[in-house]
Amino acid sequence: MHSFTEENYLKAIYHLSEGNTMAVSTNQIAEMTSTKAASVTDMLKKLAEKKLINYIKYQGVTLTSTGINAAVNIIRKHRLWEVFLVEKLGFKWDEVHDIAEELEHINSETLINRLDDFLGNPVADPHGDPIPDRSGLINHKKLVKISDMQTGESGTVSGVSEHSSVFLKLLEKLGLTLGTKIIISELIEFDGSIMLTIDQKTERTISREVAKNILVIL
Amino acid sequence: MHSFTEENYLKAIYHLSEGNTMAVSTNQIAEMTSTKAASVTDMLKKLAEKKLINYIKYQGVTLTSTGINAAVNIIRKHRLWEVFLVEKLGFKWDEVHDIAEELEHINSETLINRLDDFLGNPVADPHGDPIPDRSGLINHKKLVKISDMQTGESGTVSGVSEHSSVFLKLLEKLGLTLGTKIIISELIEFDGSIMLTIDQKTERTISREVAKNILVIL
DNA sequence: TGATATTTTTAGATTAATCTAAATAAAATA
DNA sequence: TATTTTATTTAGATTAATCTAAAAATATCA
Repeated sequence: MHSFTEENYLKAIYHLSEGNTMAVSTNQIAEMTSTKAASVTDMLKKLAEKKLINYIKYQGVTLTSTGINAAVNIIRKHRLWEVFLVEKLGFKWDEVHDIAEELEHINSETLINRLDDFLGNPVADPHGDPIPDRSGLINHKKLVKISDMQTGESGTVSGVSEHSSVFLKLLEKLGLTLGTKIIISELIEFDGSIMLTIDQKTERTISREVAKNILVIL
Repeated sequence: MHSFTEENYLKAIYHLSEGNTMAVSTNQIAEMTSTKAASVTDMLKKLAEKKLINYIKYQGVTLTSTGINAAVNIIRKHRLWEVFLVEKLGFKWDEVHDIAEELEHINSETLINRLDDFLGNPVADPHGDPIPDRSGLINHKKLVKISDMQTGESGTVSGVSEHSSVFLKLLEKLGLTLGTKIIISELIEFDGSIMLTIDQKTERTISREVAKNILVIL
């Protein structure tokens, strides 16, 4: 396995190359890992030696497929632990990052797969970011807030960004629990509230405030 | 906080001094931590510097009260994670040690206290070893197997050393679930089976095989 | 008690990850 | 394009944790 530190570099490179196809620069990595450029250069040589990155002096780096695999695996662990912390231990979604940052380095495939099952194989973490499955596949659609959807769009409720019991009880009462399918039927201009069809049966209107806190997979 | 490595030394010293009141020797620590005596000496100087141990050259070490605190805290974390792995993720009790060895170094008091609550504040880990509470207090009675008890002794069922669902279902059927109070009424010499009173009501006989796998606090 | 064996410590090296300062390459600009 | 600025790499040190080999202290026992 790779060291703690190596894993953090791989993760940093992965996140920096998300979106843009360009190679990632030494300075970008230094900033993300809170180290100095010289330290990054050293580590890049080491990671290249291990064939985890493609590195050409002065030209920046990309991850090899082995490197991508390793990075995705760390991200999978991070996000599953976040779900655990929020869903099972009652943390707020904004309190879990630092702890997950430590837990993500625990090394046991069995552990993480069992955790995955225990949590019901969630598809997204509490921030709405997708969780890679055990083979490393990522459902690239990030969750969106209902308040960001357009008339006619449909999706499945897959997360919340507000975790108070008051809010969760309200969702239950409204029938908007995890897994529920919804279709936006109308956006009401007057107060920003949203009319939607729940499970192809019930029609309901929810406030913009509520809609902002429900996350949906399209 | 203390480093990973420092924590492992503290834990080793704690375990080595359990039972005997004597100071612990350099060689004992070297064996327990799978390092060489010379490395241990270096680390002992460092721990003494930090006032975690009392160290006199050539005389061995004892933990200071700060050191005991730190060690007990690590043990608390280790054992709570073991309970989690067995009770929630379905690991066998003999599969959890190595993973708990990693998890015990995760640093968050909130995390561990919430985990404690989530698990129902267990008093012992799956091996029957007591779990220190959040103030560091240890119920020093290690759990004993029913098969090791004597006639007339009483106790409370607090753990099992066999985690198959077949066995757990049997316990439920027998009324020997966690928290049940038992009194040994007779040891049957012929086949080693044991007659006991359950919750001061039912009288029942269980086989030696079953008795070996039920852990009790006296 | 004195010689021998064992344990512990010291001295000096090594490895991983980091740093600062100086050198070099690449990019920007005048 | 030549010069300046910025980014990256190299060189050389530092810190934590480890090691081996040698020296010193303690323990054993004849």
